[in-house]
Amino acid sequence: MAEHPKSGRRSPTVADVAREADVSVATAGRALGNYGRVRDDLRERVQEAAARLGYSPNVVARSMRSGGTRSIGFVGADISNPYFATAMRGVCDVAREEGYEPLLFNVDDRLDAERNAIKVLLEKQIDGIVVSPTSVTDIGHLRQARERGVPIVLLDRGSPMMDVDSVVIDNEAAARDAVTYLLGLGHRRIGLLAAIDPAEGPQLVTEDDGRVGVRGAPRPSVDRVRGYLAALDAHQAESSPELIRFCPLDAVPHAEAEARELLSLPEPPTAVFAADNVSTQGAFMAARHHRRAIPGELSLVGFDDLDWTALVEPPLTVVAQSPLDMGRTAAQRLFQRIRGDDRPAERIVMPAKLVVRSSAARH
Amino acid sequence: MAEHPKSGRRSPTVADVAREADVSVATAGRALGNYGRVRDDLRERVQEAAARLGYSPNVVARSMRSGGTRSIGFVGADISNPYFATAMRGVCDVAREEGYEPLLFNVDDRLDAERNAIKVLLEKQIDGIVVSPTSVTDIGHLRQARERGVPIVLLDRGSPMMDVDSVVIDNEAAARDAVTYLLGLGHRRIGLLAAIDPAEGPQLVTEDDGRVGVRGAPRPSVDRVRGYLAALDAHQAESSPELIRFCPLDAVPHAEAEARELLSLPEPPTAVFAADNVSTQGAFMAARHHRRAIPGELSLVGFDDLDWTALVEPPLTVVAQSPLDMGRTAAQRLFQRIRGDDRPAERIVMPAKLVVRSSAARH
DNA sequence: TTGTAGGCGTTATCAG
DNA sequence: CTGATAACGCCTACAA
Repeated sequence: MAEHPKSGRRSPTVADVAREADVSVATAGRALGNYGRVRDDLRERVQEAAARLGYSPNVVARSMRSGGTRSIGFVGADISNPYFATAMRGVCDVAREEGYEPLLFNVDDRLDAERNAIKVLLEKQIDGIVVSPTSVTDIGHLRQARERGVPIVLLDRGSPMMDVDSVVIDNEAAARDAVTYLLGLGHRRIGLLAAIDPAEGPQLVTEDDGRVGVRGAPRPSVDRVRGYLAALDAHQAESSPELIRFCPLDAVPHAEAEARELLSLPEPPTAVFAADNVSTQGAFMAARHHRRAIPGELSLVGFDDLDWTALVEPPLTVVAQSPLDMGRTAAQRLFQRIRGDDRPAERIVMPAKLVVRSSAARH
Repeated sequence: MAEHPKSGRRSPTVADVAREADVSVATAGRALGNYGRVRDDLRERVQEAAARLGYSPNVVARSMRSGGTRSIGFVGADISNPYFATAMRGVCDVAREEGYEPLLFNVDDRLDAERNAIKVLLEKQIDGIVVSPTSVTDIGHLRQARERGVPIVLLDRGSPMMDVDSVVIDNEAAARDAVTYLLGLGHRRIGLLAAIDPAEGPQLVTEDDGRVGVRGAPRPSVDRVRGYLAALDAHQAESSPELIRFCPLDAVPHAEAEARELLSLPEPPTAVFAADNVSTQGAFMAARHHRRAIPGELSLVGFDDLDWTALVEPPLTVVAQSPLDMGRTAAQRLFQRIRGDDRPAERIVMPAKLVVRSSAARH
C-alpha cells in the first residue's frame, strides 16, 4: 500500500520526488521520464521515492512545455445516433493506439454548437480534429483551425470549399445502385424519403423536359437524391416531386409522418427508397401503420445496416456502410497529418454496398 | 503537433496582444479575461488588438495556474452499446451546461483498460470521474483517485466496498416485477438469460430445501438473478439450474446460443426473462430460429427499452430504465462534489418500470 | 487604474 | 553523468 502522507493535499511533483530521493529535480525528471542518462542506482532510488510518494506526472504541465497535448477532437452530430457512435468508436480506437486521447463533442447538427466546439478545441491546444461538418458551406470556423496549423479531417461529409482530407462514401452511386435494384425488380413508381435540413437549401426543380432535378450543396442526402434521380432517368422511369419527401428535422416522428403521406397518395409508390437510417425507420413504421405488407404490397430499401434492420420482419434490404472503418480511416489520416505528412488533400471514398435481405420483391 | 518555436506560426499570446495594443500584459490579461478593472478605452484597444491577431486563450496554461482543468472523465464499457452511448450523452449534456468538457473512455469491460483510463485521467488533472466499474470488487484504482481528492460517481453499478455515490436502478426489484408479471399470466416454468462475466464469479447454488440461490458480488446481472429467484419463490414456482443460462461474453451470438439451448430443453420454459439488452436480442433471435411464436408459444420479457424492441413483431414487453437520466443524475452529483459538497455518500436509485407491449401472453 | 514580478510542473539547455 | 536554471502562457499579489 502506498502511503499518502498528505492525503487530500497537493499531489507530489518531480521536485517532491527529487527531495525524497535526495537528488536534483533534473535527475529526478530524467529518471521518471526516461530521457537523458541517469546512473542506475540513482534511477532506482528515484523510482522508489516516486512510488513511495505516489507520484504521477502532470500532463498539463507537460503540455505546457511541449505545446502539444496528445489529444484530438471528434465533432459529430449526436452520440446516440448509432452511426456517429460507431464512427466515434473507430476514431477512439485509433487514437488510443497512437497514444492520444479523443475529446468528443455532440453538436446536434447545430452550427453554433459546432463553432463553439472548434473554438474550445483550439483553446485546448488540441493536435487535430475529425469533424462531420453540419454545413459544407459555412465553414469559417474550420478554416480558422487550419490557419492555426491544426490538421482537420472531414468525416461523412466532404466540403468542396475547403482543401482538406475527407472520408466519405459515394452517396450518389450507393443510391443509384439501390434504386436500380428496385427498378430491376420491375418497380416504376418509386418514392424517396430523406432527412434533409431545409436550412442547407436543397431545391427540387423540374427541368424543361419534365424530369426532376435537385440543386444544392453536395451533402450526403442531396447526393443520394441525385443518385435516385439518375437511376430513374437511366431507366426512363417517372420522377415526380410528389414522390420525393424530405423531413425537416433529424427525428423519426417527422420521417414517419412524411412516409405516411407518401403512402397515402392517390397513386402510391410500389417501392420506397429511404435514404438514411432515420427515414428507414420512419418508412418502416409508416408501412406498418398503413398495414401495407412488406414486400408484398410495398418494397422497401433502407440506408445503414443498423442492428434492428435484420431483426424486424421481414429483414430489411439496406445500403450498408461501415462507420467503424470510416472513423478509423479518418483518424489514421489525421495522424498522418499530425506527423507532418503534407501531400495534397484527398477525398477518401469508402465502400458502401447493398445488403439484400427480404424487404423488396418483384412487382 | 506544434513543436516548440515554430517560426512565425506560433499562436498569439496575451503578451503579443499587449504589445500590439501598447499596454502591459496585466492590462491585456484583465481586458481579455474580464477580471479586475480596466479603463474602457484601453479595454477596447486590447480587444481590437486581440481580434486583429486572432488571439484565443491557452486553456492549458490557464489550467496550469488554476490547478483545475474544467473537465471530467467518463469511463464506460463501450459507446457502441446504446445504453452507454445514451448515458454518456446525459453526462456530456450536464458537463457542458456546467462549462466542463467530458473525456470519454471505452474500456470494453476490461479491468486493465479501466485502470489505465483512471491513471490517464488523474495525470490529466481531471476534476472528477463518472465510471461504470467493470468490477465491483477490484477497485484499487478507484480508491487511488479518491485519495487524490478526485470525486467519483459510480454509474449503473454500485460497489459496497467503496464509500462513494452511485446512481443505479433497483435491479432486484425490477427483475422481480418482470417475473411476477409472467407468473401472473400463469407461467410456472420461466427461463432466465443473463450476460454475466464468469470472472466476477457468481455461483448458482441449490439450497437444502431444493430451491436455487445465487451467490456473488452485487452486480446488476446478479441482482437481477436474485430478483428472478425471489419472484419464483414467492409464488412457489419451480426454480432449476437448467432454466438459468449465463452467456460468458457480452456478445449477442453467445446469448443466442444459450437461448437456443434453453428452448431445446426436453421440457422447455413457457416464458423467458432476458435480464439485459444483449440477452434480449439473443432470446428474440433464438425464438425466431426455433420458429417459436411469440407470444403464442413463448412469452418473452426483455430488459432495456432500445429502439428496436418496439419495432419488431410483436413489440417486446421490457423493463425500461433511462440511461439518459442516469447519466445526467450521475454528472449532477459529481458537480455537487466538485463544488465541495461533502455529505455522506449516497446510493441514488433511479426508476425502472415494466413497459407492457405484446410479447407476453397468458399461459 | 496600471504595471511588475513571480510561480504553477515539466523538460531542455547549458555548465560543472 | 548530474545539477542549476530558464522557459512555456496565464493569472494575481503587490507596488506604483
